[in-house]
Amino acid sequence: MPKKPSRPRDVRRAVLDASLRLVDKGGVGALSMREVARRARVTHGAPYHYFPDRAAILAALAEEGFELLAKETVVATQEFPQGRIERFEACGLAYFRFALKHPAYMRIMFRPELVEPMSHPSVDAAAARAMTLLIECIGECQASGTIRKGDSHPIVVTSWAAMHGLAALWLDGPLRRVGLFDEPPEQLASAVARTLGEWVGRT
Amino acid sequence: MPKKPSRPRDVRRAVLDASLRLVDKGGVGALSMREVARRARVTHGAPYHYFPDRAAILAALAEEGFELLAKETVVATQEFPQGRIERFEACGLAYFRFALKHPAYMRIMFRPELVEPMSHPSVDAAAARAMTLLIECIGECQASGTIRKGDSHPIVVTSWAAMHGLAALWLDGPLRRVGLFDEPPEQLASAVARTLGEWVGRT
DNA sequence: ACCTGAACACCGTTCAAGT
DNA sequence: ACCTGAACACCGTTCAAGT
Repeated sequence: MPKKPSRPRDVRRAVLDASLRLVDKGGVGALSMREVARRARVTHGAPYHYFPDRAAILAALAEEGFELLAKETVVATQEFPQGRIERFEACGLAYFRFALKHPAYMRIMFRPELVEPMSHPSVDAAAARAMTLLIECIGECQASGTIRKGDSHPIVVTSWAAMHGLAALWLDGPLRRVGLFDEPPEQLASAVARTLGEWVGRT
Repeated sequence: MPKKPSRPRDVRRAVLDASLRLVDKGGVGALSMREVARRARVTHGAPYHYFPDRAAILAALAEEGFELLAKETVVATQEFPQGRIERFEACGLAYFRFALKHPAYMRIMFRPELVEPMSHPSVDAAAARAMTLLIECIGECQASGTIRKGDSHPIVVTSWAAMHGLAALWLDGPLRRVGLFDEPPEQLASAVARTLGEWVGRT
């Protein structure tokens, strides 16, 4: 715990970081304006100079989250050539790994009761950008014949849903409590990613 | 808005119903002890006679939710004979339809920050019971040769994840905002269920 | 421009007291 | 046994006032 953020008091950043730490620890419910202010070493009124309300903090973090997801997906897929099924699998794996590595972001990104009121458009744009990577990946696989040609719509939705669902079930706990699960999450995820790859690839 | 619940004042039930309506309207965050008491026409202390705290209300509703899910899944699948892939697809569809019909339950069931503290074991049991139906369904399909035999683990997890993810993405909004979606949710869901059925069945 | 501190209307939870 | 009403420590948000 450092002293007052030194001179160019980056209060805005301090507020965001404190928020992230709070969500990490106790879920979205644990993010309180006043606690955040305390951790950022300002009075409880100060954050309102940077964010109109609590939801705006969540929205800003959601946007950051989608950008980070896009970045990590790019890094994870770039070692596999376009059109290979391994690239598709890496795309799904990156999604799950993101959720494991940044549960706080993940919890915020998909919580529109907090993000949506007036549907902050920049959040939607960031989300669409992240999703584009999966769509392109599937398109390339179709072009190269790795995936059956035709309407990619159901393939995109189904595989997105599968990796998102896995992440959600993991973060929210039921997967851990129902007894389907002995292996570590990494292994579970790569099993699902490979299963999807098998299913979606033709042969 | 009725007057005070007449004589055998079923306060417990009134509290649960009011809670459900609040969650339906404004998400889990909108469920406040005091507002619930107001709607149940008792003072704010009364609910504590039936529930030790706010989380206990959520836990009770989560349990109800899983039981309802199991019931609706049984109804939805019973018209298809065991071992047919249509039964598997109906199982997935039932999951999504449940989410559409009872978003409030769905939002509560998978929110362990609220349900988990001390992991109410009856909630876990109800969840496991609901999940068993999918597992049995896949087992029957394997027995009848509709699905490739061998470890059912990845199939169970992947298909559960896909339907859960679809429901989550729908409820939480990103599916509606990203432009992948023109059709009504019913159609989207049956497309995903059929895609899964195709993938998972061998032919 | 940026921050403070008081103020307002809420909240969850506890508990003595009533019936 | 079931409920009330006051009490406590919190919360989000607003706003006049300071620098």
